[in-house]
Amino acid sequence: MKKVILIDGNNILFRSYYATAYSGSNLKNSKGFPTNALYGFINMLNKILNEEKPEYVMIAFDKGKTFRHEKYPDYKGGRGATPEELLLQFPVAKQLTEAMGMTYVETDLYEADDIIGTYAKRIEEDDQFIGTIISSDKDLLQLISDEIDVKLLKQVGFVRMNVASFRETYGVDPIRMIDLKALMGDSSDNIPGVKGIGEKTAISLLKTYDNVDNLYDHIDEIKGKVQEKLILGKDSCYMSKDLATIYREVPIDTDLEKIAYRGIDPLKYIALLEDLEFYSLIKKIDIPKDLIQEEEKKPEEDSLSVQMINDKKALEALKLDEPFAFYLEILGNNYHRDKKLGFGIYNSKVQAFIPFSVLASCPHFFDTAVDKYTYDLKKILVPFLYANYTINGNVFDTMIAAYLLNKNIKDDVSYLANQMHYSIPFYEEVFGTSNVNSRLKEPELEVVAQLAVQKAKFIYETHDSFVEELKQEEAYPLFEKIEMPLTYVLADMEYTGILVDQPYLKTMSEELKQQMDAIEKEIFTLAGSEFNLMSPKQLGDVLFDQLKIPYPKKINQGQRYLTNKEILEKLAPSYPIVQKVLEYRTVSKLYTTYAIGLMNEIHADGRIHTIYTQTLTRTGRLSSINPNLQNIPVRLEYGRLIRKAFIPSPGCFLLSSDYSQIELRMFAHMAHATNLIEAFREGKDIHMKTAMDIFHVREDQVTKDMRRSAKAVNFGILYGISSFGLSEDLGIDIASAKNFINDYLNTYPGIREYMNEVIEKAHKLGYVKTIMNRKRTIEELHNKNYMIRSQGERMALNTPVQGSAADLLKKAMIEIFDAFNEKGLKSKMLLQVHDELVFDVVQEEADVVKQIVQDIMENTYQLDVPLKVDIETGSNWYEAK
DNA sequence: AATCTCACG
DNA sequence: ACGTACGTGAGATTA
Repeated sequence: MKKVILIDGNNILFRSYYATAYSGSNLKNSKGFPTNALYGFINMLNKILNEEKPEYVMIAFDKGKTFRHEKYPDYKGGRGATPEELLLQFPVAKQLTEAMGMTYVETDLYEADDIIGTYAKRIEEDDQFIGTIISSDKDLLQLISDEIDVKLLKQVGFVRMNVASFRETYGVDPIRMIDLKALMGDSSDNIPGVKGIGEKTAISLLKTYDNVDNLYDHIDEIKGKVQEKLILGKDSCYMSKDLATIYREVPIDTDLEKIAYRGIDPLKYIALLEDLEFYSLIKKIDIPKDLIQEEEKKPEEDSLSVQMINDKKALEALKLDEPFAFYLEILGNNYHRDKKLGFGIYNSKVQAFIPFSVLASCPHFFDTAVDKYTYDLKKILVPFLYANYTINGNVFDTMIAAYLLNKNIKDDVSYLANQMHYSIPFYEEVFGTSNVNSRLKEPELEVVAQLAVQKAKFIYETHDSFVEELKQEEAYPLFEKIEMPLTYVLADMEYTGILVDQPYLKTMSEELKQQMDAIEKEIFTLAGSEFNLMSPKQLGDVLFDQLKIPYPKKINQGQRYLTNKEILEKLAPSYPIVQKVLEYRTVSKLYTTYAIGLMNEIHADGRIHTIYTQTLTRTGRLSSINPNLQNIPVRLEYGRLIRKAFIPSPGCFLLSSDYSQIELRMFAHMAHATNLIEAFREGKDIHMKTAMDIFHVREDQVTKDMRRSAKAVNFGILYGISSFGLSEDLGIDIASAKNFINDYLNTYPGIREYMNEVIEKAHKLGYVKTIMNRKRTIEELHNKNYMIRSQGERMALNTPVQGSAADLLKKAMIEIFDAFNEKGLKSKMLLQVHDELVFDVVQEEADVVKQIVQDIMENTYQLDVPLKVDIETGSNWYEAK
C-alpha cells in the first residue's frame, strides 16, 4: 500500500500566521516582507515529512472565489478579510512546496477542501493507496473512510481520527458530520443550521435517525419544541447541509504519480530561505555531499585584514585616538568563569585583535577619554573588574540601544547584525554548542580575530543610526541616564557576588534527600507500585488510571492528565497519596533547584555571582540567571530556610530594603486615582483600607476573607483585571468576581476611565510607555483573535505600571551606587529582586548606609503618592527579610 | 527542543 | 463561544 498525504495548505498557512502573531514577534525580513506564516509553514511541512514518511504529497490551496460564494453570497462572511501581510505570503508558500519536492494544487471555483475531497475519492477507488488528510479543520472529518484518516492538528500536537475514533467521539459515522452541521450549524463558516439546535440535540437526533432526510421523514415522531424548531428550520437545514458538504468531483487531473514526493531541491530551497532570511532553517538541511561546495560560497562578509596585537610593544603602538568599536569574544556565555579570548577593534583607521591576556601588559589601555562603542558592555566590565583592567570615556552599548528600540536581539551580536544586511557567522557556527556531550570548541586565534573584528565593524558602522533612532524615539535620556550607568552598577554587583554558607547548604541538602527518600517510599507503598515520581505522565497514569482517582477536571481530548499543584490540591484532602506527592514535589524542588542548584553555582571565592540580564524583559525589569537569585523561596517557611545560606562578608551584616506596594502606588499615581492616592497618604495597610472601602465597613469589621478579596482585586488591577482571572484566584464564581470589580471601580473613581484611555491609546499607537519613556510595542493589540487581543490589552495595562516601577528602581540603584562611591563606603549593593535591594554592610557604616538607602529609594522620583521602604537587617538573608 | 511544574516579584 | 490574569528562570522528563 502506498501512502498519500493530502495537506490543507490554506489551513496550515493560516494557523502559522496566527500562531506567530500570538507570540508578538512580527517576523519580517530585512526588506520588510512579512515571513511569520512561512516560518511555521515550513516547520509544519518538515514535521509532516518526518512523521509520515509519505511517497505522495499533495498540498491544496484556495484560489479566489468559489462556487459556494456564487450560490450563497454570505458564505464565510463571518470571517474577516485575510490580512494583507498573510496574503503576501501565499505565493511564496507555493514556491516553497515545490522547492521542498511537493506538489500543490489549486483551481478556479473550488476550495482546498473540495480538492482534498476529490483526491480522497480517487484514493478510495484504488486499493493500492491509503491516504491521510492533514488540517486543523474539523470539516474535513467527513472525508474519513476505511482508506482515509485525518490527522487533526491541535494547539499542541494532533489527534489522528479514523472511522473507529470518530464514532467513539461523536457516536455517528464520519459522513454524518454533514448532517450534524446541517442541524447545529457552524458559526465560523457562517453555516446557520437549525436555529435552537445545538451539538447535544443534533447528536442525539442523528443517533436515532441517522441522517437529515430520514429525520424529516419521521418528523411527527419528534415531540415538543424540538419538532417546532426542526420544521421551522427545514430550509435552513438543507441549505446548511449543502454548504457543509465537501464537493468530491472537482474536474482536475488526479493522477497520483504526478504528486509523488520528489525530495527537496536544495538549491531552489536554499535560495528561497535566504531570501526569507531563515538562516536557522538553512543550517538544518541535509544537503547531499556534492552540493556542499556550491552552498559554502554564500555571501559572507569580505574577510578583513586584521592586525594581530601579540605583545606590549604592539599594543603601545596601537593608536586609538578617535572613536572606535570593540567587541570581546568569550568562549561560553558565563563571563565570570569562561575563557576570555580577546577584543576585535574597529574604526576607520584600525582593524586589530587584542588577545585578552595581552592587555595585562597594559591594563589601562582602554582608560582613555575617547568614545567607545560595543555590544554587551557588562560582558567587558565584569572581566575587567576581575583582571584589574580599567576603562574610561563614554561607552555606547548597541545591545542596550537595540533593546530600548524593541529590536529582536540575542546574546549573539550576529543575530542583530544579520537582520541588518550584515552577514556575520552566528556564534554557534564558529564555537559550536555546549551541552552534556560536547563542549565549545576553541578555533584558531585568526578565526576568532576575524569574527570579533567583523562584529566590531558592524557596531562601528551602525552606531550613528542607533543614536539617531534613540533620539527620534525620545529614548536617549533613558539610554544615557539610566540604562548605560546601570550597566556599571550591575557589573559591580555581579563581580562582588554574595557569600554563601556552603556547609549549611550541604547539611540542608542531605536532610532534604532523606525526606525525599522517605516520602517516595511511602508513595510507592500507597500506590502499590514503583514509578518515576518526577514524570507527570507516569504519575498521571498511576493516580488516575491505576488507582482510579477521579480526575477533577475535564480532560482535553488527546491530551494527558495534568498533575499540577492546583489539581493535586483539590484531591489532597481525600487521598493521602496525593498529599504525599505534593510534599515530595515541595521537598524535591528545594533539593534540586535550590540546595543542590545553588551549591553548584558557588565560585572558588565562596560566593555566588549571578548575571543580570539587562536586555531581556518586555517591561524593563531585570532578570537574573546562572543562577536566578530573584526566585529564592520566601513564601513558605520551609523553603524560606534556604535564605539562611546567604550570608554577609566577614565584619558585615546583610541589609534588605524593599518598597512597600510600589506597583500599586505607581498605578495610583498614573491613574490619578484620588481615593487610592488618599489611602496611600494615610499610610494604612492598603488591602485593609481597600476592603473597608469596597465593603463599606469599619476597620474592626473587616474579616480575613474580606482583606484577602481586596488584596486580590488590587493585584488584579495591576494585571489588567478580568472577572475570570479574579474568580479563579479567589475561588468564587465569575458573577461575584464581576461584582467585586465593579464595587472597586465605583469606590475608586478615575480608574475605569484611566484603563479605558490606556487601552484606547495603545490601540491607536500600537505601543505603551513608562514614566521614563521606555516603550513597548504590542503586536497583539492588532490581532483579530479576541483572546490574543485581550492579552495585548492586559499587557498594555500592566507594562506602564511594572515598567515604571522598574525604571524607578534602576534610578535609585544608580544613585545609591554613586553615593556609596562618593562617600568612599566599603559596603556593597549585592542583589536586586524587582522591588528589593540587598546590601553587604560594613558594621561601622550601618547608620550611614541605612540612611542613604532609605533616603534615595523614597525620594528618587516624586509621585503623587509617598513611597515607603522597609529596611531589615540580619546575619543572613532569612533574618533580613 | 518542547513541555510540565514550580520558585519569585 | 471563546479560554484568560502581568513579568521572569531552572530542572526533569519526553520526544
